[in-house]
Amino acid sequence: MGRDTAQRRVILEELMKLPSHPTAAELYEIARRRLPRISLGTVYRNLEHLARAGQIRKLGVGPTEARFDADTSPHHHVRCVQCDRLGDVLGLPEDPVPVNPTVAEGYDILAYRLEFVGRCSQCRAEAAVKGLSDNAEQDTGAPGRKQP
Amino acid sequence: MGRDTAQRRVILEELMKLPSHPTAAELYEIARRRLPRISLGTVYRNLEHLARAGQIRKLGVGPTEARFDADTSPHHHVRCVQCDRLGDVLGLPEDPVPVNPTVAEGYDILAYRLEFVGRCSQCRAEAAVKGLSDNAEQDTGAPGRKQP
DNA sequence: GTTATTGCAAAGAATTTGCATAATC
DNA sequence: GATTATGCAAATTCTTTGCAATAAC
Repeated sequence: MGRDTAQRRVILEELMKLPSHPTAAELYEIARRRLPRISLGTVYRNLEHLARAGQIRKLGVGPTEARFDADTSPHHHVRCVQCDRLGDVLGLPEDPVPVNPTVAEGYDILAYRLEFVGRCSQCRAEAAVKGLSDNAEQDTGAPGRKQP
Repeated sequence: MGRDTAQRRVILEELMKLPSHPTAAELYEIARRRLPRISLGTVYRNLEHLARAGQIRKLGVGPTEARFDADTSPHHHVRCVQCDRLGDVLGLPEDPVPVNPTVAEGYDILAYRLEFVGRCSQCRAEAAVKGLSDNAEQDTGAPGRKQP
């Protein structure tokens, strides 16, 4: 499951030392102190690799493109893992997260961002045809829940 | 609160017609059919303006930079509205969203992405000094909840 | 020896911005 | 007439990729 290179080891070690949640660029600067010739591309590739291997988590990764909605009433959205289509989620309590998340490292919690991840009916149909009924595993950026 | 231009009107009208949740580029293509000389920059500026004015919602907007975390245990994160620092949220039930969000336009819900928005202690301190105790209003990309 | 991984530089994708012109208030 | 908004193009920002060289198994 991947080779043991100095670069990969250093990136993982340094990330494990950090209480913050660094960006790739920050990690690059840090790794550089130990491996002056390391490249940013390598950092990106290794972070991706480590995340896929489940050794680290990649956070804050909503797809890069913004979407817009003329319906400003409070509702949440589902994003299709396959085609990226966005749908509305209805039938949820308006404020579904039972917070006052008490312990938040000194942060005042003001709000939250919640987006569901799912599969749209069209992609489900296509997947069924190809017999790939449930192969898609995905980085959701959060623990989340899998359906039985 | 902004001028009444053909571009802004067309963008809003077209967005209101659409059941999907288009990207800026998609909206640009559509608006173009009515205003062939409209530019993509104008579409971006107007979408931003409309979102600030509360007439539309901007979705799927996590900050663009990915963050990495060596702690793979299930926990959520808070992002500071001011400095973008990321912290851990503890003391939450492991699976805080009471789903089976029943009605989801035919989507199978697989998981969700949840991130809190807050203010870190350092920014709170700075804000207090400047007397700006609570001016920051922000696009959270989701309804969320405000603290009393 | 094969094959994964690297460094480097260039390409991509989405969004933002500077500036002179044009439209709105 | 003052100011906001526009079109256009160039600039930014984060991330990915092609490729020949290198290192790991």
